[in-house]
Amino acid sequence: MIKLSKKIEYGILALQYIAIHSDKIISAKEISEQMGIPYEFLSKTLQQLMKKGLIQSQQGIRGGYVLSRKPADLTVKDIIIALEGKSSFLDCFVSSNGLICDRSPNCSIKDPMEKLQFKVMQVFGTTTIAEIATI
Amino acid sequence: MIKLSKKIEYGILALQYIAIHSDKIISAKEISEQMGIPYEFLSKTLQQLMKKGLIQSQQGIRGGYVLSRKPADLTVKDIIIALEGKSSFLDCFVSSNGLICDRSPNCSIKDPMEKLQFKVMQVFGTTTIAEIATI
DNA sequence: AAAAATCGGATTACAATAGTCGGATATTAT
DNA sequence: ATAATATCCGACTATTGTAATCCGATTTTT
Repeated sequence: MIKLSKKIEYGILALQYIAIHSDKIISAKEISEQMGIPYEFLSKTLQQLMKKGLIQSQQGIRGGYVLSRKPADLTVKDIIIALEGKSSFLDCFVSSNGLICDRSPNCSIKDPMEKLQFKVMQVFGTTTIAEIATI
Repeated sequence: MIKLSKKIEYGILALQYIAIHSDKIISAKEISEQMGIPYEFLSKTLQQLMKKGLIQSQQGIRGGYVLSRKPADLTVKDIIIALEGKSSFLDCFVSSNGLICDRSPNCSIKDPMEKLQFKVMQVFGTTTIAEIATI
């Protein structure tokens, strides 16, 4: 299906929440409770976003997360790549050499699909958290 | 993952094949063999495309499939909708009233995500089989 | 020292995708 | 007519990926 995973959905919700409350540091627990997201799963997602540098963490009591960049510099594409790597429409665009399925390299839809994917990624790449949060 | 399902991938490959060989009627067996797609699975996919009116079938020996419309009038979006219904990025856009998840109707990302989805669907809706087949 | 938070590996549960099987029906060629 | 070849279609199974959970360790503030 053409669908965003829960992980990405939660990631967007969380970053939006952090962006809106950027005056203070936000704990995973607060986001979990306010947004209705399973705590453990959200924690993992935030840790992943932290590893990829989209947010910064503070451990201990009164700890939590803050954005590393301005919401206007944070795109949906960034979140997708941080949480799922260079995901692609078809398997053939994942590997470095572009050869995964049986049809490669003479696949008749490889090139057009690659163009299609580029266009879609362009849409994701030009939608920012700032827009989503309408700060 | 942001990925097209095998069903859609096979659907695009099959329609492209039929479009290129539009001078004759094409059997599922031929497409299966030429494109390396599991026969039974492809058959189901073609039957589904037939039910949705994208192709027409002819039973019996020397039977097979032909396109119902010109390749230039057949978009990737048409194929996606025929094979997966009104698929959407988030669950909330699937139901008629737009209310599925716990956050609805006060979901903070519903509107921006809907716009995002619209843009992406526009990309799929403007890519035709004719382009993919480069007839 | 206790409390509250992040960190992170391992495991489980579930759902969707992908593929298979068996048989029925239709059409054409011989 | 009948055999061959194709679509048609429901039910089933296998596989994979997603989503969620569990448990313990670590960090930091009070």
